[in-house]
Amino acid sequence: MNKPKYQVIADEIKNKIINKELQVGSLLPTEKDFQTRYGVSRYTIRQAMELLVVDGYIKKRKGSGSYVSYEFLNSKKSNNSKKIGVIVTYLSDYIFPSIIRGLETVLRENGYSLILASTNNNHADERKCLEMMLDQGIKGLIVEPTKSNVYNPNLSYYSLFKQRDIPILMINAQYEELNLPYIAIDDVKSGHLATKYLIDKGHEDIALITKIDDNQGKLRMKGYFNAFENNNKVFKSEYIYTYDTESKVTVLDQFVEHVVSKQIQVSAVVCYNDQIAYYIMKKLTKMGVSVPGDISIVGEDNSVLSKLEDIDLTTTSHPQELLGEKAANWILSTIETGKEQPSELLDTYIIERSSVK
Amino acid sequence: MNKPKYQVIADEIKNKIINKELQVGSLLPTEKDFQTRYGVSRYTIRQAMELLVVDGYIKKRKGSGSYVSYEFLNSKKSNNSKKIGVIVTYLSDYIFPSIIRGLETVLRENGYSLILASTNNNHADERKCLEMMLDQGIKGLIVEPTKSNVYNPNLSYYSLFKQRDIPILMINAQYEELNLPYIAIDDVKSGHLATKYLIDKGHEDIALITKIDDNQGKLRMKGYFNAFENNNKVFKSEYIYTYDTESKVTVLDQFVEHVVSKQIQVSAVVCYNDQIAYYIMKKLTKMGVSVPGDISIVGEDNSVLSKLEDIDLTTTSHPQELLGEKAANWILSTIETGKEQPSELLDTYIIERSSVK
DNA sequence: TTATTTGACATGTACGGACAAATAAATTAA
DNA sequence: TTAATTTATTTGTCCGTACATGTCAAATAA
Repeated sequence: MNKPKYQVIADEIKNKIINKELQVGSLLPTEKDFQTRYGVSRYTIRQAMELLVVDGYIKKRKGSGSYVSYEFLNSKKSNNSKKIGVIVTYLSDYIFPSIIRGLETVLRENGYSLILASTNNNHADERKCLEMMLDQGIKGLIVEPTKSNVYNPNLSYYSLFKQRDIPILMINAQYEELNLPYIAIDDVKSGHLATKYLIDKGHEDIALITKIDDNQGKLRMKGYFNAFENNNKVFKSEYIYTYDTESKVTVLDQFVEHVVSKQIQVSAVVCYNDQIAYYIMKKLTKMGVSVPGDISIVGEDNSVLSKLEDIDLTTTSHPQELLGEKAANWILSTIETGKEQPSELLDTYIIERSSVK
Repeated sequence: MNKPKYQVIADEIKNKIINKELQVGSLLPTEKDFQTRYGVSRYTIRQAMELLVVDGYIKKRKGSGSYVSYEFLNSKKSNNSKKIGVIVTYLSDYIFPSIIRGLETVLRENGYSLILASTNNNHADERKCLEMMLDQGIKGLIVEPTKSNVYNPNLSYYSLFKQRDIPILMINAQYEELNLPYIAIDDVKSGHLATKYLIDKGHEDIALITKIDDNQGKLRMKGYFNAFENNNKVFKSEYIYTYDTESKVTVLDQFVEHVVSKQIQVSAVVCYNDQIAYYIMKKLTKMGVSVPGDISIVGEDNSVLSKLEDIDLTTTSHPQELLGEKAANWILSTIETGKEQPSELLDTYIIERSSVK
């Protein structure tokens, strides 16, 4: 008995909308209808409907009638929430600035704002980022996966977004457990091209350094395998060095040590990305191993690092800014059409520079 | 005459709140008072006040009265709006990734989210960014000024934030027209150190390339002047090259041309920042002028560019990540205490590398 | 002095009526 | 048939009134 009439009426109408008794877009009964139906004054009916209007369940058109809103799904009333969340692993100097630039440009042009957060590639921070994005009432989420190749304890958070019909797009990599759409470089092709390039140049003993806690590393390794297979050659498993976020430096130093001490006899190495290639090249030259004289190096990603004159690294292309733009456009059209756009693999090609003999 | 009465009344009350004629927390006149004051029915007054309630300007307490809301600043009610806006000029690979990394780390640790936007150093985009930030109901704003040394048509937007008690912090530079707090490198000292270093090394004919549409460029030029003055030397005005965003490449190429053709006879040049130094150095060496053999170059900012081995640029320090962290902490404590924290100039020192003879 | 009651006053709920303005359908004029 | 006009319907604005309910402080009782 404590609830006022208009509240009771509003709840009743709201339930009918939720239970699809009143279809989205359809015309509601008129105020007059409701008056007689509920036996109350027009004022009370208007109060009830006003509640539904501010909650976004219905829309009223003067002279026409009241309609069930197309957007009653987005329960959040945050009117101004043209917000897109962006979660990346590191805010590094590597390829992040270009990707973000592409994202920001497109989003701003379309009146959306960009909420940025980073996970430092650990799951605890990733969880905080996801919670924060939920609180913010974002309309879409773009994620660079954190440790995409190990079990992710935050998968339930991702399904929360799905429940709320907030589109999620993965960039660079994807979580295999979840079937989420993605836009990424064709990593298998990238690894393949890098390896094939070396094989074509006559190299046979080709090492691989790859990251094992993310999906990209696995795919690029697959490309490495494919290249050998397609050329009817076999690779040696002792030439493959895998690292994760924690063991990175140790593994890289180990590789350099093995090369210098001739514990392994390789004429070339495919590096997971330019950053690794850069690190390896610096270390090796410092220890008297010449590149590409003694050993050839291929990177991947065509980052700023590879373009430096004293590095001049042969690498695979990575259209970073374009990837950002494509990701932003994907999210916007998915929001607009309500239909999930298809995933996309961006093509890549080899960029010849002078780190290979 | 098209505006309904309740709208007019609501606007009038709203303005009084914004202009502090009605103080936060204070009791509003009663509905009856407003009735007689505006000569309308109670219903109309209630409609007007309802608008202010949903916009968060006032709160009503049954049996007590209506009060100016303590949170009329965050316009929207439910929003867990712990948001800080960050506006930068470019999302480049230069020093911004580090600054943003510092910002993001501190903000995330304190449960705030970061809304990122860039102005591309033009006023039209800056205006869009500011409008967007206002819409988002941010709690604080960190801005890298756009063209800080020319008249800014968006100054009124900045005062809007002040009106709403949203703290603004400038980083890197400041608008001289507005007396806004800032955290920046001591640019005068930076320019001074760079120039003094060359003077101490025996150089006399020292050119300066500086940016003239931002405040930093002006201050660094001042440091250049001071260095000459303190050493009782005079500089030649024809050795000073100034550029703005639009004329940048032209001016730089002109300088290189002048050096190569010996139109100016300088033994050293102070560059506005490492990016300029990098560009100049590349061009000069490509045209057969050796660095530091024929000409010495000093940059400023200690960016990634200066650290490259084949560049190895003598420059001034710039603690980018620290600056980001300090800026984030400034905003947080200003929000918390309600008192504007003091501005801060970060110290800088010279970093000796091998671009000076 | 302390606890309780009471009443003035505030906002909340609810009714009825009236006219304005926008819309859509029906009608009329071209 | 098409275009313009009228008409009925629907929501928007505004009024007056009445009573309900919560708040707060002054008056009262313990």
